[in-house]
Amino acid sequence: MQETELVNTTRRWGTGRKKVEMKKIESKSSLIVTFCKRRNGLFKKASEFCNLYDDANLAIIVLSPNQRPYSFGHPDVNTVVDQYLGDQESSERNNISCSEDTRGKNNMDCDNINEEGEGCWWERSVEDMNLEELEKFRASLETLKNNVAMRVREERRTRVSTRDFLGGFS
Amino acid sequence: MQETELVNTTRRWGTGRKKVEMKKIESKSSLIVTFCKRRNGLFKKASEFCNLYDDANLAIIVLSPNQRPYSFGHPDVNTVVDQYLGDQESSERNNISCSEDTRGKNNMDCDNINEEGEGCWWERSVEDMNLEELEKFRASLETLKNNVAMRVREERRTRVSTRDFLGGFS
DNA sequence: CCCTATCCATAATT
DNA sequence: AATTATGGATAGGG
Repeated sequence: MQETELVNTTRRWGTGRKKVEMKKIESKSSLIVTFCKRRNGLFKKASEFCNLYDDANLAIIVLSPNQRPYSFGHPDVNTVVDQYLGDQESSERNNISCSEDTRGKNNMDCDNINEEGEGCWWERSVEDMNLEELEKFRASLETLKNNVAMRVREERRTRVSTRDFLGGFS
Repeated sequence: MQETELVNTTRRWGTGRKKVEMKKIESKSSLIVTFCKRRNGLFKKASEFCNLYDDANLAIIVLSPNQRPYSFGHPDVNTVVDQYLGDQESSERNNISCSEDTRGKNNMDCDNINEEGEGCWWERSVEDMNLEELEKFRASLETLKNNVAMRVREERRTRVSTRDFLGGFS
């Protein structure tokens, strides 16, 4: 590979760009400013991204530190989200309903895995990953989840429509 | 991890980054490669973004030129989307995504993760799982992703090498 | 084909 | 000027 040992913290005459400091912003005001900058940077990237090809579909949703929502969408946030959610006729949502919010805001019980995952393969593996690997792993999981969801959806279509079937999972 | 090929007889030197020609990509193959790169760049930005503060909420959804879905989410795509939509009754749709049949493989380099296992857990299982198992698996992935995300943030914060983390999570 | 990773050089950004 | 992001070419996996 290439060594990235360009550690020189003593550099301070700099008009130059500072090395990325990936840590939490201390003061709230700094956070706000940084948030705006980074958000703009991100949206700009996204904008360029969408110019790469015609039928690009991209959406970004972000909440500010004060919970104010900002979004970028091409051609439109809702369009992309709907596609992602697989809801083709999103005009009127709220048709079918399992009437059970099982996803929970990231507080899904770990027992799900801890008790059923014999040996806890993931526990062992994750421990040995470095930061970079973790980042990739995290992204991979997102994709994996998408694929599984896809699979589920297809499976569901193929079979007799039994949505009660899923009613109680968690 | 991966061997760095130092062997190179005919080193064809890259022409370097071209001028910022933000036009439609001509060839499909170029588009695909560029898509991949820019997506990684975008997700990386997003990743950094999320480390600015703890309760960051950010989601990105993008479809590849071939309509394959990719997403980045912190803490989770659906969480952010739900907040954005303010739709609390989306449980029926919240986990289902995309319409194309790309069943099966994900992009995870599992060699990094499960070296000792004979056959990759995910490859082995997802194909053979029934709907019920898939749903559980999906839920597990959700949890796992959150855990990894947590781990990543923790790592970033402390800048300490892999420590015994998972033993005491949640 | 579709997708990802890597190398090199350089444009873009701070 | 230091650092990052990315285009082009290329290799490899599926």
